[in-house]
Amino acid sequence: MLQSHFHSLRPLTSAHLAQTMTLLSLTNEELVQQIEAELSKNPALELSEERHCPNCHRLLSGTVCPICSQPNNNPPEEPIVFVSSRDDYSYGDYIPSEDTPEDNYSCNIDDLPTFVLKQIAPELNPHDRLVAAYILTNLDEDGFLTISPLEVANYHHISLNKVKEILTQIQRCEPLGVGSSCPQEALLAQLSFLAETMPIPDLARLAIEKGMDFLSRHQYHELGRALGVSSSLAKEIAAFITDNLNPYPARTHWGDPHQKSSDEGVTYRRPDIIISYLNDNPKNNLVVEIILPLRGTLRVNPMFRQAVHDADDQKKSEWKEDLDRASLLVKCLQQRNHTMKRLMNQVVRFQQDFILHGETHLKPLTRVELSIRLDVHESTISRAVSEKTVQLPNRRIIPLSRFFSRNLNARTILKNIIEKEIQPLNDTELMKLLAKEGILISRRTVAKYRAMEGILPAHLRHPITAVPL
DNA sequence: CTATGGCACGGATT
DNA sequence: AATCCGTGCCATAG
Repeated sequence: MLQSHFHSLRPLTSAHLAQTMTLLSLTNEELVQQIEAELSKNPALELSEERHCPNCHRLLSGTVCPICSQPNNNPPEEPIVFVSSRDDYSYGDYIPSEDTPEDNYSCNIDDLPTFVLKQIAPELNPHDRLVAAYILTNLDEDGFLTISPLEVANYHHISLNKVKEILTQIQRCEPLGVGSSCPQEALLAQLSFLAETMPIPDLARLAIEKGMDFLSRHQYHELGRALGVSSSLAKEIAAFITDNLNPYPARTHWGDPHQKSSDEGVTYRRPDIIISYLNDNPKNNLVVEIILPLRGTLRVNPMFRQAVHDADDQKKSEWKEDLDRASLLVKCLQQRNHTMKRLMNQVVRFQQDFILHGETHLKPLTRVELSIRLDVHESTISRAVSEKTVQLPNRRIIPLSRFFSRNLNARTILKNIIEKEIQPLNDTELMKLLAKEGILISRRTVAKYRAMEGILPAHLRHPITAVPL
């Protein structure tokens, strides 16, 4: 089936392959940039007029709306996977800011206030929206609140509690923790949200509350002392925090992917893929939208093609190049979409429990396995997966790579065993129990998993649940 | 002496 | 080719 795609226009060239590959590995922002660049300098390329589904107002990238056209005849377990142009509708009706002169194609980028507002607007009544909007316009570039909640309350003549209530809702939006007043508050907000879907090491919260200074300065020894644990354990906690939380909610959000400077382990972006329930009803099938942030359809301008055909020889060769580049790009884009669709179809089906029920239901999956099932080269999968983010039905945004994991299930089973334990089991005993569950790992590895989960060693575990000074 | 964590090596994964 | 992960060996703490 792939073949037919290729032969429809021109033979497979190395350029073709190369470009398909690079397109696959691009995130949406990068992709849009590329396309914009090409659109502006290549007259053969055009963006067709945008079309909406008359039914649900969804922007169409194809000719029919994938949702409305087949809501019922799909088997319930089948996810609906399609390429979507835009993700506006999923935020319900929000207050559009007056000055959005949005041009035709670059549309996946909002400023921070708008971005957040879109998320919470549906849950707020009109008046609260105004308050939220006011709050959001007073964020600094890191996503922190530059004014005090009291000022907000006074300004809008509402109670302080009400403001705090709204603030809490804002903090639960992506980027998680936005609207906090300081890094510490942001981390705590993220942590409590995270705690709803996955188990959190007890010490993490404490580390943030008491050892914030040490944390930010990477002083693990001091941190350990403050928490009453060894410095290596403190390091593990710190690692957990930097892996899963981001002290500066909005930082690197819109900037280029130059992550990994110091603290900011995670970069939040708008998702490349959105998974949601059909009509937001958890009983329905899952809808997987592969976001392609173009309004309208990218295609080779038929007029231009005709013009080339009619032109004299000189111009013909001149334009021919543009034409080739345009059709190459279009075709590679189709290829990219096609691959992503197949990929996500498999992933969602395989990891459905994880998507629906959270962390503990994640099944082990390697890229290689998937590459076999999809009959593509493993590097294709790697490229497609890397650097991409997915939004789950519960609004969390996670890297696509999270769906692939070799050992996470072993770690969760380990956690379960430890939670059920009557008296502290040492690592060797844990190893044997895991072996009974079919997980054959060495004693040393058990210790590592334990550390990764922030679980104390056996002799420190059970007796003390309270916190040492 | 026992239970753990550090370090470093090799094989698997990307 | 680069990186991640599981393991074995050894030092150390209790």
